[in-house]
Parts: sequence; C-alpha cells; structure tokens
Amino acid sequence: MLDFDKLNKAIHEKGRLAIMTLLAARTSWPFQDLKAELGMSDGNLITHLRTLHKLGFVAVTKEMRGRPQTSYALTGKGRAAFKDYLDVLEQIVKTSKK
Amino acid sequence: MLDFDKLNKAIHEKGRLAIMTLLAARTSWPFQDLKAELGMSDGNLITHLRTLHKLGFVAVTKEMRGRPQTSYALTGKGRAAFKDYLDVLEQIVKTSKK
DNA sequence: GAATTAACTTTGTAATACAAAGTAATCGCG
DNA sequence: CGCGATTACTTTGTATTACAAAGTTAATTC
Repeated sequence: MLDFDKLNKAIHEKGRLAIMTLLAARTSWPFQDLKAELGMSDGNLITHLRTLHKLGFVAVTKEMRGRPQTSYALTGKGRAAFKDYLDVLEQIVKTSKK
Repeated sequence: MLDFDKLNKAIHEKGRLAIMTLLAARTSWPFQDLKAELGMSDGNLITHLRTLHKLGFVAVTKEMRGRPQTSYALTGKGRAAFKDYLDVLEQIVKTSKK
C-alpha cells in the first residue's frame, strides 16, 4: 500500500526534486532562470539537469538569441515519472497526517 | 512559498523517511518488527535509527523479555520535525498536481 | 580585440547509504 | 553444563554522489 521502492531515487534527491517541481510548473525554463530561482552553482545545476536528461525526463532546447539560451522542459516521460512520484508523496502525507 | 530548504535532509533520505512514516503510525516499534517491515539489513537499519536518535527524533527503550527487545518511538521533537517535513511534501503535491 | 556572458566540463572533496561479516549477551534445550 | 540460536549491535569496506570552484569554449558587444 505504501511502497517506498516506488519513490524514484533520481527525482527524490532534493535538488532534482526542486528542478522537477519548477519544470512541472511552466512549459519551459531557460537555464539562467532555473539557476536564479534555485540558487545553485551552474556546475551543480547542469549535472542535475544532465542526470534528468539521461533518464529521458527532461528535453533540452538550444537557441541563439544574441547570447546562447538553453531551455529545459519536462518530457511526457518526465511528467509521468513525476506524477508517479507525487502519488507516493500524496500517500505518505495522507497516511501520516491525521 | 515553496521552500526546499525546509526539507529536512535527515528525514528526506528514503530509508529514514520510511522509518519515520512507520514510527508515526504506531506508538512503538520493536527492532525486529521494523526490520521485517522495511526489509533492511540490521546494520543499515540501526545506523538510520541512530542518526534519528542523535537528532532527538527517536526514543529508544530496552527491555529484557526473554530475548532482549529494543523498541523505538517518535519523540515530540521527532513528531514536530516530521510534521514540518510533511507540510513541505503537501505543498509540493498541492502546487504540482493540478 | 578586449571584456562579457552563457553554458558547459573537469576536478576534488566530503558525506553517506548499504551490505556483509564479526561480536557480546542471553536464552532454551539436550 | 554447554551448544545453538537469536537479538542487537559494531566494524569494515565499497561505491555512489552532491556540491563548489575553477577552468574552457564560443559567441556578442563595445
């Protein structure tokens, strides 16, 4: 009923959970905006994004508008995985908060 | 509004989150019951419990009933910390699941 | 062409989850 | 009495990884 194995480990890490939450809230995020919102170093941010990208959760779009601008967005797969993750969170909250 | 810094890192780890959730559900848990429920090695389980104990989140009771039986329970502090943690989870779920 | 900015990559460190194996104490049982 | 089993640990080793900081590349503006 309450299965912690379903807690996707990649998403569960605090930094990536923050990223996924932001990506879920808007359709697309430029790198700089994510960085400003999260207050991470770019090294750290980009490795998290790369991890999520390798898993197929995040799509990357590169544009050249004066300065280069790389934007990140959830894929369908990412959205689905995040939904599953949220389901577990919801269960935890529901069973614990009474 | 959605502050990931409030995600208590000690509780956020998957194994300890599972432990805290169990401890919150019943007043007291013998070591063996926790172990059976979680399927962890005792080395792993006890180090997690020790971590939570050092933070003042978990109280330890030792009894001798034939075999030794050590039981674990949430302290008031632990319960409060877990509640704060759950509040963050609830926020994440609420803002993301629409 | 010098400075600036974006987006990386590389490197190093420190933390830590976890399994597995070893240890001490206590009990039931032959 | 002593042997095996069980509980509750401790110790050890490994492998992963978050994160910061510094270096790199390419393009743009002045």
